[in-house]
Amino acid sequence: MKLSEKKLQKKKEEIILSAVKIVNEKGYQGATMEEIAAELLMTKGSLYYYFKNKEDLIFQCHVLVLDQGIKELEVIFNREISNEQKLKLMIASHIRFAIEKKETFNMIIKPEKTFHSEQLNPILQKRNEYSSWFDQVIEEGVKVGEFKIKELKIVRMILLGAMNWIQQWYKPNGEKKIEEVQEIYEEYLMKVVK
Amino acid sequence: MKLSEKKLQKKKEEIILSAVKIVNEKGYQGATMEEIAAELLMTKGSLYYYFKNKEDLIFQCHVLVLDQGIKELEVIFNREISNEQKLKLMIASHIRFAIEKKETFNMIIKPEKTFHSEQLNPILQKRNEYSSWFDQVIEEGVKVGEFKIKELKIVRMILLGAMNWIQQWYKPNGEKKIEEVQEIYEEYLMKVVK
Amino acid sequence: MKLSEKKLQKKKEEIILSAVKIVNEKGYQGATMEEIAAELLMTKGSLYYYFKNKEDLIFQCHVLVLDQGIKELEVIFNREISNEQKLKLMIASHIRFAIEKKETFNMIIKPEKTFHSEQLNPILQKRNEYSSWFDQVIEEGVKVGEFKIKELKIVRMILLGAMNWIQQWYKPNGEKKIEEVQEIYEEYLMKVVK
Amino acid sequence: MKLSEKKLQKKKEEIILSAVKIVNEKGYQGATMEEIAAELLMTKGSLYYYFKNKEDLIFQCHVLVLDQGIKELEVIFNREISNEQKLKLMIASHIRFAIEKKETFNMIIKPEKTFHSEQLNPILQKRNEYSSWFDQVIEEGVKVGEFKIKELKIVRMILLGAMNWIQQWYKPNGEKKIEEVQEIYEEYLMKVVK
DNA sequence: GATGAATGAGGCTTCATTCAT
DNA sequence: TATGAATGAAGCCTCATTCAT
Repeated sequence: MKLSEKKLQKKKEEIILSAVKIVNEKGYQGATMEEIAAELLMTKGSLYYYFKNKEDLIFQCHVLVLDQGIKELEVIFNREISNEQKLKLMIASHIRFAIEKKETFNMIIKPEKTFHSEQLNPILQKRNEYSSWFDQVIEEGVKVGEFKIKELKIVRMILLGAMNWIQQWYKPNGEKKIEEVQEIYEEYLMKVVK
Repeated sequence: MKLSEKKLQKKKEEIILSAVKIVNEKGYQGATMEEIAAELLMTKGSLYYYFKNKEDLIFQCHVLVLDQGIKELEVIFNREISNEQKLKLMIASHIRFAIEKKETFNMIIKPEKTFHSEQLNPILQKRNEYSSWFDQVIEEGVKVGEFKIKELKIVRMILLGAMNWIQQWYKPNGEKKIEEVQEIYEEYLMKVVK
Repeated sequence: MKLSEKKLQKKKEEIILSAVKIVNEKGYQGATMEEIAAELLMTKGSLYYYFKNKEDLIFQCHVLVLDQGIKELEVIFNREISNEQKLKLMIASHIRFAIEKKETFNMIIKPEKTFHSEQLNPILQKRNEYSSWFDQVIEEGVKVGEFKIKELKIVRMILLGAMNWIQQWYKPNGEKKIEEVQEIYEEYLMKVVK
Repeated sequence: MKLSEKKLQKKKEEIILSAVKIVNEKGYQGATMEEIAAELLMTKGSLYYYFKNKEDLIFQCHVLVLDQGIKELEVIFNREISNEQKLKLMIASHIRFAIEKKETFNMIIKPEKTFHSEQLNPILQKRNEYSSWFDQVIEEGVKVGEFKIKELKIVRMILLGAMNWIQQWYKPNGEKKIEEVQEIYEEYLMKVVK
């Protein structure tokens, strides 16, 4: 029982990863169940053994991606370092996510256009959870005088917006390595909060 | 002849504006020719008198929007004011665009997903033209010592990314007026370049 | 305008008649849009120009059939003849309907399995309207002493049930002509109400 | 061998009863192998160990139900009572069948729509067998002067038709108990044959 | 015997596109 | 110019059926 359940879960994840890839290339509407299945050498009918429908599949893509991101930020937040250090690490983490898992990351951007409320709410909640780790660090930083800003939420959105845009231009094997990008963004974005 | 051509042009623009509206509400795939036509009290068949196909129509939407943006930036660039002033004005202009013409603006973000090369190239070119006005101001500012940064291109992308993200959260009739948003962003984004 | 509307209506009726035929042969679930269209040398896509979806098409089939039947009964009811005469005529009318328009008639039998409440209610209402013409004649007949029964509703259902069953065995070009069937049923069914 | 065969038979019957239930609720096309299996806490794959395919399973449902009905009528026919008494008992039996085993009964009505000739013929034969018990009683009744009719077959069909229709309106827990319905139908239907 | 998994055919529906009028 | 009508490709989804384990 345990074994077969694990197998099931594994297969589901495989499908999700395939879906994430296609959705990123073509967008939600552009991605077809056929193509998602073909990527795994399955037939589209099989997908419905694992997921209720397309919306459900895409929903689970979001959940997977967001949960990963949230866990990572949580770890950073709980370390015993300055808020400036934490924010820098979060920025690095977010950038790495946005670049390395570009495909998955893109999905988080506009869930409203894709989901109905039953599935939209959990996603928005997770999104908030993700953002709130940034908020908490910034807030703490302001409290202890490390950061000097008034508009907490908007600053957070400036940071995230700036970083999310990286996907638009970053090319792996391009002239900048990911570590360089992280460093440059850390430098300029920290100027915003100080 | 001249007259009828003008009429044609006018009708085309009407259709483009309608298309822009629908495309933003529903996305490229979600927008249907039917709906675009209905907005103008036409039937979808008629659209094909003015545009070769859907892709062509959407392409012309891009052109219209980008040309407007470019013209505005050009005017700002040619004024006799400091580069700091210019950059602030460009930021305000871009934000207003992103909020008020949210519909049209979204389309510019990922043209690769929508167009094939014949139409993609002109769009990418105009996008570059648009960005380059920001680049020039920043470059000039650095030259005369108003700005103190090394990574010109990346800074420009940080600015644009931060601003483009506004669409994700800004709600008209929300708690912030557009002028407030412009002011706040001016304040924090100028910290990046200094 | 008037002309084109009439054409539209005519086409709709053509489609309905085709649908009625197929549905009768195969049942609601068994009837496919493809087949309904093929019967008219159309493609299934075209059907959606005239009807919102399959349920809508089938719904309109019901409406058409029921309205015809109701109109006929109404005319009979308003004639200046005895209730016995009226009931006989109604029986003859119902039988002719059940035989000649066998296909259409069958659809009325189990609408609950096919429709959701939005469309089910109008149908049930029309069905009641149809039945009520029988009820009224029987009631009047009882009042004036022509008929001698207590269970009005059940008697009506005995009559309708007996007649609806004709479809199960009647074969055109069989040994009985429709007029003979009408006569025989009149004879035996009138024994029920006396 | 004998034991395992009995087990097999028992399991088959269980499945048939489950199928009968689902088919009545959803109709032939609406009933899915999945649902039939779920009712028995099995998986649909297992059904194919007991039945060749869906048509076969449904076929056996018919056989089971018809055999029951036939046996009951046979017993009535062989009792030492008047033909009037016999017919009344058959009416009561048929009505109880139509109401209590509504599920199964419905399936008998239109076998032509469901089966192909290999399975259709046995079913039609059993149906005839069932009807013939009615015919025999009526015939005997006419011979000995209890009944006074000419059109034997049609009268039988009037009776069966009237009774089969009960399913359309009878509601368990409604205002009439099954015994009342039986009594009322006995009363009015006997008027037909006298 | 039973099942988890996969398949593929077929059904409903949407929509860009075409074309005669 | 405009439109009503039709088309066909493509997408989502269901489900009977199969089969290795």
